[in-house]
Amino acid sequence: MAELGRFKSEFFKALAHPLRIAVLDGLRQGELGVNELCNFLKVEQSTLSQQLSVLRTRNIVVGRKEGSNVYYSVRDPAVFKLLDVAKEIFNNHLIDVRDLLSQIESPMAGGR
Amino acid sequence: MAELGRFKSEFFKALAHPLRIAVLDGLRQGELGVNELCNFLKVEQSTLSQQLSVLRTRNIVVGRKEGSNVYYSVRDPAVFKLLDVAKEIFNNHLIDVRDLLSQIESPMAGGR
DNA sequence: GTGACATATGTAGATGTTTATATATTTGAC
DNA sequence: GTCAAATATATAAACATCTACATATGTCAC
Repeated sequence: MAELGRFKSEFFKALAHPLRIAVLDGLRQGELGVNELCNFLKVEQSTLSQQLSVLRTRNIVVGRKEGSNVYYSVRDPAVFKLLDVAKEIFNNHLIDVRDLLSQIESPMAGGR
Repeated sequence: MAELGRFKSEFFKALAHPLRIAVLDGLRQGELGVNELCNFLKVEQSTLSQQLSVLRTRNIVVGRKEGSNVYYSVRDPAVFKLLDVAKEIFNNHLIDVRDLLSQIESPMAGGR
């Protein structure tokens, strides 16, 4: 099933950018306007729009136009699961580092 | 916590390659030697080694040297969760496409 | 030591991504 | 229609990644 592998890699590529992740994290609460996102994330409008375009192209995010404003939301909430698991992995790594440090201080004292 | 965002994006970048995903999928069953991976994935040895190096550098995978062989394994099983969620999202998209198709065939018949 | 094997690294051209800046498009107010 | 605001797109330079191929390193058997 190479199709799935390519899909996954495309998908992860879409997430592989700090600003895009920040956008998705911002959209956890639901829909947000471009302006709100722009102020919240403190980035140039065109910078944000470029990254929104990436997320839109990959079908991760969808924009709803209302007047001259556009409100974005995440298409599939499973995306948040992905971010949560990434955070979990990050935390696991922190624990590794902590364990390593405590082993240096008092060897053989607190194994996992 | 911008640190976390950068970590996540680095992490997703590490996953954003079909071969690297194939490697990780291969390692679901546990440890595998480079040679086994090489035959299984049908890629050049150096190509595989390059991508293993990426996964190693980002601490996603770890190599255990035994004689002249090296056996790789995934450092944190949560990585597999990540791949599973990606698959889930892929499947959700397939359903979207199916719905779209059925709506074209018989409009207003099977809304979500 | 030599030779063969397993794995890793270096290099370079092609390709893709990021970033800032400029410009275009769309919409609403007038 | 003009003007301003909101959003999107184009462009180009800097930078990173990918790929194939060549070469290096490490280990074992002899």
